[in-house]
Amino acid sequence: MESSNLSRKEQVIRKAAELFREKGYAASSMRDLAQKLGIEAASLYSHIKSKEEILQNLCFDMAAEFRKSLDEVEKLNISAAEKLSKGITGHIQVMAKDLTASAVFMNEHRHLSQPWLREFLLLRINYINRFKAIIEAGVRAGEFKAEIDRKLAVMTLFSSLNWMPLWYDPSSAIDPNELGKQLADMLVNGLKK
Amino acid sequence: MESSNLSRKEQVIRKAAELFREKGYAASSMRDLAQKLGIEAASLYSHIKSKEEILQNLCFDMAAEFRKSLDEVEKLNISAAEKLSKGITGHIQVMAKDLTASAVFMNEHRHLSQPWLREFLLLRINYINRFKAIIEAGVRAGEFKAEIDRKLAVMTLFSSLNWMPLWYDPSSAIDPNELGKQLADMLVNGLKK
DNA sequence: CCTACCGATCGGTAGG
DNA sequence: CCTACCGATCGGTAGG
Repeated sequence: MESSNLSRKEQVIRKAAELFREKGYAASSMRDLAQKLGIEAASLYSHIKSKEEILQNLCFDMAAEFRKSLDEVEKLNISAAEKLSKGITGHIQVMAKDLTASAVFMNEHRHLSQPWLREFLLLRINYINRFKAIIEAGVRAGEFKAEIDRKLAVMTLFSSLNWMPLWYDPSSAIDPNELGKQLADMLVNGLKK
Repeated sequence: MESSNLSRKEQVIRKAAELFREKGYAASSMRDLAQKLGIEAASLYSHIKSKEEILQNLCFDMAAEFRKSLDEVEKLNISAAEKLSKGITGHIQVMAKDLTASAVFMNEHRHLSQPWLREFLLLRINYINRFKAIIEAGVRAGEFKAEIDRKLAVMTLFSSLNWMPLWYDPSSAIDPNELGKQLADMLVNGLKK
């Protein structure tokens, strides 16, 4: 219901994401965060309930974006190889929109407490399984090699995707869209007959 | 100079590795570690100088193992594709020897303080550049596609390798050697003409 | 958004 | 390897 571009709560969360990315969640103190915002630590609690609430926001917002992206891809009536490729570029684009939050999503989710952690891991395994289903469909359709290890293939795919925020330089020559295509090409052609 | 299989210091480091893997370095307390060993926190300091010394041992010991593995591969007189493949299986084998330490190496090295952190990152960039050189030699020799993005290729490779300790189940049907071969095959064939 | 403050926990030391 | 303990810092609350 806030009409400004970025509510104060959102500003707090964005600054927290930067901090968590740099130092890790556990090593980041609320005093560090307050200092980045130019306020006192106690004042943070006018905007957020707890340190962990910030992490919850970051992790579940990213998860929702990834899910939406894959929803769109699954609707398409295209081959498995194309679906996999679109799934990959979609994932990369979601990450590119917020590399900081993506890095936190990937590296810090384990600091969620229950039941959030359980919920998060369920979302993630579900997402991975949807990619696995695409690969399996590709094998059945004869697009991918029959002898590939599905688990290995999908985990290799995810590893490549999820590490991207740690090394990709958004100011580099290659833009996220092109990066996604190249990555997809590299991985998909490694699977194709 | 300790003749037992595992010195007390090594026992402490191994238990610490398990703890750091589970909770992360920053969230692991020396009291947690002491409890795992059945002693008081203060007693840990008879064996180690500080919490960070444990992390230093874990990170630099792993780095030395990776370097040794790649040294051996570089000596071989084989094609770039074969070298890359051997480099990959070597890396996987080093990790498989201690998946716990590997996970800590990958996820917690950033908690090293200076000058250790700088030193660690130099070792790592050096290792990555040696793989990059293999890929570049492969491109020059016409074994790999000329249009591949070397940085993307090498970072994708590393991502896949480094995430393995997070999902690989050593009790599964596929053994580390076979895993390394399949991973190498998947990645190398994605690069080959 | 601030001042003032709390109880808990941290890594580590002294001295045995 | 233990008891006893230190100063620093933690996430968070009360009350304005």
